[in-house]
Amino acid sequence: MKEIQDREQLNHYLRAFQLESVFHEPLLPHLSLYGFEQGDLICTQGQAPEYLYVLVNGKIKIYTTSSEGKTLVLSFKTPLEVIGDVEYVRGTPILNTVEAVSSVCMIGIHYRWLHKYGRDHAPLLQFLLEIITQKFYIKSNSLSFNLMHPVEVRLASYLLSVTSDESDSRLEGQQSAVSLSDAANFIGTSYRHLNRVIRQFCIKGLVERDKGVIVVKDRNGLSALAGHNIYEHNRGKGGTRL
Amino acid sequence: MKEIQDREQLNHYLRAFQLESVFHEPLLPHLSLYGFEQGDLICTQGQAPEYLYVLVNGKIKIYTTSSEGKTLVLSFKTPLEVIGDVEYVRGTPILNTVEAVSSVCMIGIHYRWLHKYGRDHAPLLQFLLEIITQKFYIKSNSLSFNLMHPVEVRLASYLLSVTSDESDSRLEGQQSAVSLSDAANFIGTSYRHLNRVIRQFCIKGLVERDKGVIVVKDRNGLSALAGHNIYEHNRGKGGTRL
DNA sequence: ATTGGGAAAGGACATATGTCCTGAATTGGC
DNA sequence: GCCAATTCAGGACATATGTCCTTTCCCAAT
Repeated sequence: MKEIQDREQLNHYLRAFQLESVFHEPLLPHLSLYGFEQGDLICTQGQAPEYLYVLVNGKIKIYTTSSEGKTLVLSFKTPLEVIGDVEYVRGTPILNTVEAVSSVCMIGIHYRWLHKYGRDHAPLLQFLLEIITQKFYIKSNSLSFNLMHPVEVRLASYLLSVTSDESDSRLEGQQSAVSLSDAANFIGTSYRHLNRVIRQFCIKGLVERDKGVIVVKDRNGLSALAGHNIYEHNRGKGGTRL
Repeated sequence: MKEIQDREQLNHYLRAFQLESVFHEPLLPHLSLYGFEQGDLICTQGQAPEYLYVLVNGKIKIYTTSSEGKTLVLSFKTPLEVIGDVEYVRGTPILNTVEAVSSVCMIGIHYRWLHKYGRDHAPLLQFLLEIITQKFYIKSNSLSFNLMHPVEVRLASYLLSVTSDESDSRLEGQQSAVSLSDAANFIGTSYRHLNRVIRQFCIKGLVERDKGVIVVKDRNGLSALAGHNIYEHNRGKGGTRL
């Protein structure tokens, strides 16, 4: 992580994401811009959090590691997203590890200033409420979905969600996006089993493998399998009502 | 549902749960007390929400039903808890169905007044933030836990969490608390499989069956199985930091 | 070109879990 | 007390998923 001394850039992001009212006058001087390289850990499960981060550029991966060493990828996030919000409100240790999947740019602010100047600042509180309810909503869907559907359906849904916003319909290997074992951990299954299911999909003509890369061939077929259940990872409609 | 015209009682609850600053002067006249009988639906998945409810007495069950008709019980809640908070903030349809498991008493307030008088009221926003982050925290744990552990472990954990706050260590049949099929739906498995695992537990001497009722015999044994992972359903420590 | 390392795919087997169905047990009504 | 209807426990089988290990393939360093 390195701090980016570029007030201009910071202001640009604040404007672009309409955060100017959220971080009002007294908070402004304490905002900084931070850059992370692919693979950098932005925060680590179990540690004491210090900063609230706002993801404004790049892609991050959020995961948890069990005491037995298993990893579960909880989500991939793109802007606008907030890290450390739940911990800020509850005063608890960091819940999940956050890692940069690409180069990442985040706005950071120390809890100290949030407590001091943001505690009663309604726009900030409203912003946090919106972000957190959205997280809750996504996680709630994710929980039900995972518990109620077999891996086959989850994979179909996952493939659709990952490829929908990419230009082409390929699931990249390691370079640009998400590895297969990340995918396995995200779906909550073993790498072995993931391969098994992908094989099935190949036989059915839904996808094709091309040395480590999965290419979606039949979106409609996958969609039928997924049964309209898609992992959400974008801000749904239903705009702010607050 | 029936409205309870008892200002005295309402004020008592407000005091008991320290909600007096949360619902300030302009909101007060619009608070009402509502009673529900066991089995009543407090709100229904997919409908348009109108009221924010605060659970102040009794026990409720929150569940979702998939399009295939499967039911997944997400949680059981006791006071203090809030229903309709996420929907209020996001302006979305009701996410899950909520049902009274015992006689239930809730404070209700129409969204209309929350929007009108509560929108910028920091104590209310802070209260919602605390409640929702807590929900998020619990759901996050629940997701990882369910995805990373087999039914055996989840059941052990469930039995511990359900019996810890009861006077005796029995999992009641249908009358007072939670039915076995609710338990199955909560753990996210089939009734059949639940029985299978219970049978194992009986053989190992961890629990005993007594006509429909499960009696915990060896909490330590269950605890070892659960491996310190306990379903959370109470407000953890880590008090407010806001 | 050669080779060693490591990722990637898949085989073999064990276990976990789901579905369907049957028989026992329980309850409410007469 | 007896019977029908309902609930509950469990058998039999199929499927889903996990673990371990082997094979193949690719690439980098020599």
